[in-house]
Amino acid sequence: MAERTYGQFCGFARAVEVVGERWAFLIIRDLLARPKRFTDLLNGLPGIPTNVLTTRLKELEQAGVLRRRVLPRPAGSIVYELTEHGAELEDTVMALGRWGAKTLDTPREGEIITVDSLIMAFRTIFQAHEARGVTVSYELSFGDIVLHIRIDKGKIRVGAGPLPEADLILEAGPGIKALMAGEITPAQALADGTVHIVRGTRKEFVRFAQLFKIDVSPAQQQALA
Amino acid sequence: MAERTYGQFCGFARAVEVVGERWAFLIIRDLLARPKRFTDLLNGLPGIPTNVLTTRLKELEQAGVLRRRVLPRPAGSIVYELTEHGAELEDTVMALGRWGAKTLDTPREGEIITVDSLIMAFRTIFQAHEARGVTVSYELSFGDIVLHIRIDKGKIRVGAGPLPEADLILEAGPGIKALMAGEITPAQALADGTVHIVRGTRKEFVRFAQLFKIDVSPAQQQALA
DNA sequence: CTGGATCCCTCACGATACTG
DNA sequence: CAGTATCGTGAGGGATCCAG
Repeated sequence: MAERTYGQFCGFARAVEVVGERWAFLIIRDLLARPKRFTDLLNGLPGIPTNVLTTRLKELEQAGVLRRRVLPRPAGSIVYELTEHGAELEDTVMALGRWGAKTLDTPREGEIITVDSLIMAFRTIFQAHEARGVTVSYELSFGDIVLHIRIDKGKIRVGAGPLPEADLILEAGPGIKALMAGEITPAQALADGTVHIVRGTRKEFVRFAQLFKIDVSPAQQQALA
Repeated sequence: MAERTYGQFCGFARAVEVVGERWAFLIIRDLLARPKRFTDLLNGLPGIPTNVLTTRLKELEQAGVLRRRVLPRPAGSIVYELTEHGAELEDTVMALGRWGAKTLDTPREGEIITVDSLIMAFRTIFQAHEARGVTVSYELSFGDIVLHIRIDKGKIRVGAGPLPEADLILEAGPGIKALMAGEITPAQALADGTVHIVRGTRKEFVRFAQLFKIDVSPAQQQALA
C-alpha cells in the first residue's frame, strides 16, 4: 500500500494524511455519533464503494483512530468504534461543520440528509451557555429521519430514533437551516410551514430556537471557555 | 470540472468537499501564515505538481476561500490571500494540528520542515493563559528555517525571518517537539543538544517552554507512563 | 441477511517538459 | 514568475459475486 504522504514533519500534515483521504472524515463523523456496523456506515455514506469503505476502515484502524470489535454472543456481529484518540477529533469535526454550515443554503439535486449528520449538526450548534441548568427534551423528524435531543441540566445528548415523551415534537425540512442561521424567526418558520409543531407550545419552540444556532462568533466561544 | 461531492445536505460534508481535496488544506494552512505567490506556495508544499496547485487555487477561489490579487505597480506580481471566510478556518486548522501533533514522533525519511508549518505550529501550541500581560520576543532557527515570535502583552504574532533584537535566540532541531510535548525538560533539551541558546538566559528558556506546549491526551500520557 | 472481496473502467493526481 | 501541456499510473466509482 503506497502511503500518500505530504513529506512534511508537521502535526497538521500528519493529521491531514489520516483524515484527508476521500470519505475518511465522514466515516469519523458518523462514528462520533455512535459505533456502527459496516452496513450502517454504507447506508450513511451515499455512494461510497464497499472496497473504499473497507480500505478506509483498515487505514483508520492502523492509524489508531478506530477499532474493529466483534460483539459478544449471540449477536456475534462486528462494530466499528472510535478509539479515545479518534474521539478527540470531535472538536475538529465541530469546528469544520460550523464553518461549512455558514455557506450551506439549499439542498443540491439528489442530496440526502442522514441521521448521523444531523446528530453531529445539533451537537455542533448547541448553545451550551444558553442552556445553563435547563432540562428539556425534543423529538425532531425530517421526512423519514427521526432523532431526539435530551438536555439534562444543561448537558446535551443527541441520538437517533424517536422520543415519544419529549416536551416538544417537531416536523421540519431542510428549510430549518434558515431558522438556525437566524435568517428567519421562529414565528416565520411556523407561518411558512418550514417547521410544524406536533406537540408542545410555541414558547417551547422559541426556546428551542435559542438553544440551537449556527453563527457563533469565535470571540463569543472563547468567552465561554 | 467534475464536482466531487458527497451527496449530503450537511455543513460538514460541504466543508470537506472544499478542504478535503488533496493538498487543499495545506495550501490554506500556508496562506493562514500570510499571503503568498505561486512560487512561494510551490516551495512550501514539497512535491505538489504545478497543475494540481493551479487547479486547487482555482477551486478555492471559486469556493470563496481565497482570492487572487495583482499587486500594484511596480511589483505587478500576483499574490494569493485568504478571504475573511477562508481565514475563519484558522480554528479548524489549529484543532487538527493539535490532534496531529500528539502522534508526531520523529521525522520520516525525506520529510522536511517548512517555515509556514512552524509558524502555524507555534500559534497553535501557544498557551495564551500562561502569557497574561507578558511581553517578550524570540528568534528560532531550525537549520535554514528562521522564524520569530513577538508576544506583546499576551498577544502573539509569529512570522518568518530573523529578529536580531529578540530576548531569546534559539537553535533547535526536530527534537524540540519532545520538549513541547513535555517528554523532556528544558534542562534535558539543553544538555542533550536538542536546543542551543544563542542569546538569552536559561530562565528565559524555561519560560519559553511554559508558553508553548502540546496538550497531551490522557491516552497518550498512559502510553508514555 | 451481514461483511466484505473482485473486477473493470475512469479520471484525478503525479511527474516532467515547456511557454508567455 | 506563473503558470500550461502532455502523458502514465493508481485511487476511487460502480457493479457484481461470494462466504459465513
